[in-house]
Amino acid sequence: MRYWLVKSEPDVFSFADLQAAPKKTTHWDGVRNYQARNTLRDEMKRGDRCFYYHSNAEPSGIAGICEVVREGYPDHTAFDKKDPHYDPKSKPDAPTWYMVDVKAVKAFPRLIALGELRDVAALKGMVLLQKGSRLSVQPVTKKEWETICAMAGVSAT
DNA sequence: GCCAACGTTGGC
DNA sequence: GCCAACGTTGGC
Repeated sequence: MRYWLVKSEPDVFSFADLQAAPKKTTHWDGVRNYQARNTLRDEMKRGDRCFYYHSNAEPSGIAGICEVVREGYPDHTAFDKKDPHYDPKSKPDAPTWYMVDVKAVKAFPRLIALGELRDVAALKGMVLLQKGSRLSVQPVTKKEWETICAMAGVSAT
């Protein structure tokens, strides 16, 4: 099993929104970055766990844990002219953009803020904390996963 | 709201 | 293929 971090602006779709969604599940659509696309299409597998990160928030930080319940498939919002994420170069028979489905597993008892993460030596190498890092889907190591779960006071498994 | 850091686009 | 201009992300 692998670990990931996915970003969402809580004003748009928060972890609480995911918990309130039907089956606590949603399409992780709208990613329009090739590196993140490759992760979504090729690397994220059923049962992988993801931190759910709130970006552009007060404060920004990790709100909970979700799980991949459907592996990469074409992001149909790219085909819809009326969708804000419409992209004419993505065709149904040759899709450019992919998405997965994720399901809420557990909210953290409290949000672990970005500032707290920066204070932890064991997390220095975390993709999220690198200067200029803005990948919306990114890998998390097992050690980082366990460290952050311990900070939040939740089981890492 | 500002702005630094990126990624993408398009002229050449 | 280079690179300037532009748009976006996201912390602060």
